[in-house]
Amino acid sequence: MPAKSIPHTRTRAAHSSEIAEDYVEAISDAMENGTCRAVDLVKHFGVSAVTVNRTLARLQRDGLVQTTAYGPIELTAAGKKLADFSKMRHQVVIDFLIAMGVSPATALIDSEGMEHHVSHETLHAMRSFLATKQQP
Amino acid sequence: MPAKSIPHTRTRAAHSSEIAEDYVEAISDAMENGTCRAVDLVKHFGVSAVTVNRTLARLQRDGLVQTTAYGPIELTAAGKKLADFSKMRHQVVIDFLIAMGVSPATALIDSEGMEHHVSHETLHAMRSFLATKQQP
DNA sequence: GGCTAAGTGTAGCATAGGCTAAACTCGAGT
DNA sequence: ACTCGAGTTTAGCCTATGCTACACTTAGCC
Repeated sequence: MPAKSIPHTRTRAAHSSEIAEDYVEAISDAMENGTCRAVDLVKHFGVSAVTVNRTLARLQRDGLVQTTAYGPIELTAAGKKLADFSKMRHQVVIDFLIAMGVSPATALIDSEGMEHHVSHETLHAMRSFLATKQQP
Repeated sequence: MPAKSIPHTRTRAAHSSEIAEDYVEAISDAMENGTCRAVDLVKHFGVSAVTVNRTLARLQRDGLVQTTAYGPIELTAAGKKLADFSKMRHQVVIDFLIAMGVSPATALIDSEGMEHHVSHETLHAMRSFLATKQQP
């Protein structure tokens, strides 16, 4: 593969999957207390039901969720896997920011935007930092 | 002001200004060696000239840049201010990631996506970390 | 069993951000 | 001075993500 060194190329590519990651994360969370319905996502993201509906159609097209008309929202195996990874990464970023001295409220907000851009390498660095902080 | 606690609201709002920040940053960089032309941005971002042209029209509408037909691209005072802040914040994020042990190449890529979501509070925490690292 | 409200889906519109094709402008070289 | 190519702009198309207005199910309550 060519060594694409044009800035922002990877960042732009990541954008298209940000919403997917946010959604499967939210769906996974909602499923922990029963089933996930569209209205849960409407409340969670603060967008209209139409937007949620259409986004779910895209996620279904992309093989991440499985929905039936007027039925609950399920994650596919791929969706579950993505949700688990996203939730783990999100939690690491939150914990890391808090360990850095950032207030929990700010850590929550910043982590939502940052998490999608944290590579495996940076994630590893954050974990190492947390490990040394917790066991000095 | 109401305590908007709906997740992702701030993250979504930040999205609309990400490209603006990236552009003024790139324009500011390009201006350091002469004038900035559209072709510079085409090369920098790896997008088509049409996309650059239309994005510049939006930035002009929003009062960040000043362009004339077939002429060079200038930053307004507001654009310069935003560029200076964005460049500073971007550099802090890069330096911070490298100080964390992340490779420079990865730090560059991750910082491009992360920088837009780094609040003042988190920026301050990163600077404090850098200060203690450099002067133990 | 039928009504009503909450939830879900559809139609149609807007903006941002991507593209190709084609037209236009500017400047450099003859 | 003219041409020609690089750079810029316009026209027109696409997808993603937002919206309101309206139609349709579903479920719960008489």
